[in-house]
Amino acid sequence: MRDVRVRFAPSPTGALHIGGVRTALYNYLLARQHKGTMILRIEDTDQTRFVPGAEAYILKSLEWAGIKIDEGVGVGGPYAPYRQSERKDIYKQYAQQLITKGNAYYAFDSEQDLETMREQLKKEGNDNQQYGSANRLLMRNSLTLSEGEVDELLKSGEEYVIRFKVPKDQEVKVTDLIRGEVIVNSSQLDDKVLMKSDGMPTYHLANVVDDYLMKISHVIRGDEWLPSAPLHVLLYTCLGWKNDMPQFAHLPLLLKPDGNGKLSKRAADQMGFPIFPLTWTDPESKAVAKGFMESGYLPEALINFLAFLGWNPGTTQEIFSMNELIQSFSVERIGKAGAKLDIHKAQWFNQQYLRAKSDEALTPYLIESLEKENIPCSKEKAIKICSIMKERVTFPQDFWEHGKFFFIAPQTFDETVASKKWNNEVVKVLSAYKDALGRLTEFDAAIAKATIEMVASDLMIQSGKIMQAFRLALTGGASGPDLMITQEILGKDEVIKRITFALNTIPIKI
RNA sequence: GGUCUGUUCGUCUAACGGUUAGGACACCAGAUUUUCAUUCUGGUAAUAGGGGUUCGAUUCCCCUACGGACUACCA
Repeated sequence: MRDVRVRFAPSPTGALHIGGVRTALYNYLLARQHKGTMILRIEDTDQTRFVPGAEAYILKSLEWAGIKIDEGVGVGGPYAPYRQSERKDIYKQYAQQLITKGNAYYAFDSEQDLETMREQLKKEGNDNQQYGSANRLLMRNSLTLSEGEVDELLKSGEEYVIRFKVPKDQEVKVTDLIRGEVIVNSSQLDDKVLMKSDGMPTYHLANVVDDYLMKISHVIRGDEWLPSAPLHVLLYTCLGWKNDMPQFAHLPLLLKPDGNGKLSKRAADQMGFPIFPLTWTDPESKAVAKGFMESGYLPEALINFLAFLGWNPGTTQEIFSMNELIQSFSVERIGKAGAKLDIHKAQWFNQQYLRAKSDEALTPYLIESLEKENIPCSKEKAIKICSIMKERVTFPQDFWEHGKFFFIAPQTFDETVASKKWNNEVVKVLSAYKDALGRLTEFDAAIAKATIEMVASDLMIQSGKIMQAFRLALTGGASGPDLMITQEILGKDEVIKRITFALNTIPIKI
C-alpha cells in the first residue's frame, strides 16, 4: 500500500463549519493511523468569495480541535505552495496539455450566450440544459471556430474560459470507499469550466492537479462532491494519471436536528447551539456567531462527539480519546446516511469529559470566571467548590453560573420555594441554629450537620422538613450541592449573616 | 425536471441471511439523598410501504414513497 497522504482543503470563504471539522478529523485519523501525512491546502480560487481572516480562523480552529497539520499552509512542505491562488501557473500548464491532447477547448461564450442557450434548451423541453456533448458544437468555442479565428480572439484579449471536453456516452466508474461503485454515463456530465476567465482554475482542475502532484492517497470529502467525482475520474484519466488516482470516500452530510435538510448556520441558531468551532465575527456585517469553544465545549468532547456522527467502532465504548480514535478508526465503518446533529449528546460528552478531570484541573475554570467578575478567591476554596460542583455541571462556566451564591449573598429569594417552604417551624429552627452557631468555636460540615439536627430535635421538628427553606436562606434558590459542605465553604460568620438576612426578609406565608 | 444517493427506537447507531432486533443520548417511573443534580434499577420506543429470491430476510433484488446532494466562470 502506498503512503497515506490525505488533505483537508477548505476554501477561505468564512468560518469553518462543524461539518468541515469532522471532515478534517476523519482525514486526520486516517493519516495518523497509517503513520501518514495530513495536509492542509487552501482552495482560494474564487477571488469574489475570499474573506479576509478566514484562513487564520481555519488554522486556529484546527489547532484548538487538536487536529495537527503535518504539511501545508502554515507549516510548509515539499509541495509548496499550498495555497491554490499561488499555483496558477501550474494549473494553466495542465489545462494547456488537455487542449493539446484534444480533451479541452477554449470557449468564448458570453454570459448572455449561455443564458440564451439554456433558455432555448428549456423551451425545447430538454431536461439537460448543460454545456456539453449535445450542444457544444452550437457554441462559440475552439471546436466551432477556425484555428485562425481562435488565435486572433486569444491575441485580442477576448475573455475566454477553458472547458473540459467530456467524452460522449462513456460509462464512468467511481470507486468509493463508502458508497461502493458509482457508475455514471458521461453524457450526463457537462463540459465543466477548467480555467476561468480571470486565469484561475476551478475547483475541479485545481483539485485533481494538486491531489496528483501532492501524491494524495485518499480523498475524504463531503457528499456534495459525489456528483462531480466522475468528472474528476475522467480528468485523471485524460491527464494520464489514472493509476495514481487517490481513493475516494464521500462522507454523509450533517443534517439539521429537526426536519430535514443539511445543517446550516440558521438552523443551529434557531436551536440555540453553535455551528462554528470558534467565535466568528463576519468582517462585512460584523455579526458575531458564538463558537463551541466560547460556549464551553471542550475540544476533546467535541471531537469525540463529531467522530461518532457517521462512524462507530462497532463496540459499546463511547468515550474515545484522540489516540483511541486513531487506533479504532476505519473508513469501512463510516455510515452512508446523513446524521442529524443532536446537541444533547454533545452536552453529554462534554459532561463526561469535564467529570473525568481532577478537582485541581477544574479549578482554573472557576478562577477564570471569578477574575472576570473581579472576585477574589483562594485556591483552596476554589478547589473545594469545584469538587462538590463537579457532578452537576455540563460546561466550565457552570461552576460560576451555578455557584454564584458561594461568593454573592442572595438579595432575593425564589418566591415559589419561599411561599411553599418558609413557615414558622423554619423560622424557629433557623433562629435557634443561628444562636447555636454563635456559641461555636469550631465549624465544619460535620459540626453544621450535628448542630442543625440537634437544634431541630430540641424543637421537636424533623430537620428534613426545613432543609429546603434552609437552602433558600443560604443560596436564594432551591437547588445546589450538599448544604453542610456549602456551609463549611461559606464559613460560620457568613452563614449567620445570611440566615439573619433571610429571617428579616422573607415573609411568612400563613 | 434530470443525475446521483440514502432510509433500523424521537436522535446517534449495532446486528457472517437464523437475535426475545442490542447499546448510547433524550424521555418516563422507582430507589437513594436535606433539595436539585449525581448514582442505581426499571420502562416506553424502530427495521418506510409493497412485491420477489430463500426453509428463513433488518440484511440480497425490484418497484413505490419520502429525504438529501448536485445540476455556476462557488467550492
